[in-house]
Amino acid sequence: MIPNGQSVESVLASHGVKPTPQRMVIAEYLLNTLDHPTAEEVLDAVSGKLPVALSRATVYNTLNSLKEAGVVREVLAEPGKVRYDANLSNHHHFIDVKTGQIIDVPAEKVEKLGKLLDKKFKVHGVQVTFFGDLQQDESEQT
Amino acid sequence: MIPNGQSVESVLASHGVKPTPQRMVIAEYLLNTLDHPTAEEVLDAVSGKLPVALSRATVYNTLNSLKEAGVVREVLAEPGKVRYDANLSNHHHFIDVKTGQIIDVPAEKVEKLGKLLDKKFKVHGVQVTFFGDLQQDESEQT
DNA sequence: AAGCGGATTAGATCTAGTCTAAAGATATTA
DNA sequence: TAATATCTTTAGACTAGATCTAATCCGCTT
Repeated sequence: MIPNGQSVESVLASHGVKPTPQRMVIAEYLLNTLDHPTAEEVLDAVSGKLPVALSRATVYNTLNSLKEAGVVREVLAEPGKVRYDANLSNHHHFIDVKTGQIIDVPAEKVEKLGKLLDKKFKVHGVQVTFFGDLQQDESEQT
Repeated sequence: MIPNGQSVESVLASHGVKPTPQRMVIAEYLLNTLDHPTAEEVLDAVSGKLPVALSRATVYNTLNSLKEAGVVREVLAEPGKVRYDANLSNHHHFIDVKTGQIIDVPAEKVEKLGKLLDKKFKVHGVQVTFFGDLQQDESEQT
């Protein structure tokens, strides 16, 4: 999600991405959803928001540019497709591998993980993917 | 990896998978490597180990059967390809998303994760995917 | 040995993503 | 304004990983 009242254009600019119309509508969509859409979903969502046709190649080009600039991250939750996550808040993911469900988790919840897991590694950031049952525990809702 | 002196055949049998020759050579390969090979790598590795040709479809069929039976897990470390992990020891993964490197982590190292992360969820098993730098900390080697 | 059901096969097909070559846009310099 | 350079976008061809199809094969049971 986009922080405070920052404009999409300024987000792109601050990451060194030249703000073309195509990049603007794609970034705007990504920065204003809590979902983690695939490239195809991005294409569907932003098609028609420009006076000209939007090419599939442009969507992939833009997603790769945004990824390299650090505006979005790839999330691998299901085989055969890449999902995209706008990366402006500091958070991580739970992924239920049975369903592909992606759950956002604030970074501070996992900050002690490095010491718990293995002293051989420094943890700068972590994404957590469940492979077992991910069951909601009704008795301990926060 | 395969536990103690158990045979590949008995592993398949105990998981309810009928031990055909094709399944035997595929399972034997997976159970005796520490790598996390792709389907293509499995095909390359076991081709020629049978007197007959081994079809690509059979490799995919077998990997899916083994996955459903719980003998292997899928590991998503790089876009566009699925890796397979023989799942007979209780462990998890660190994945460096910059390089795709997969690092095995014994389960007991992450068993407290559920409480740390979020009380809403019971953690039955977890796979940990790094998205930041995964740097080896030389001063704290175990 | 006849019949049945699951396993295997080669190759066609599907799908996500990349590549290509041409056209379009923007900036710079003269 | 014209010339040029560079970067972006485009449609469609292409690639790679994986699935599907329909025929055949294999091991049982009767």
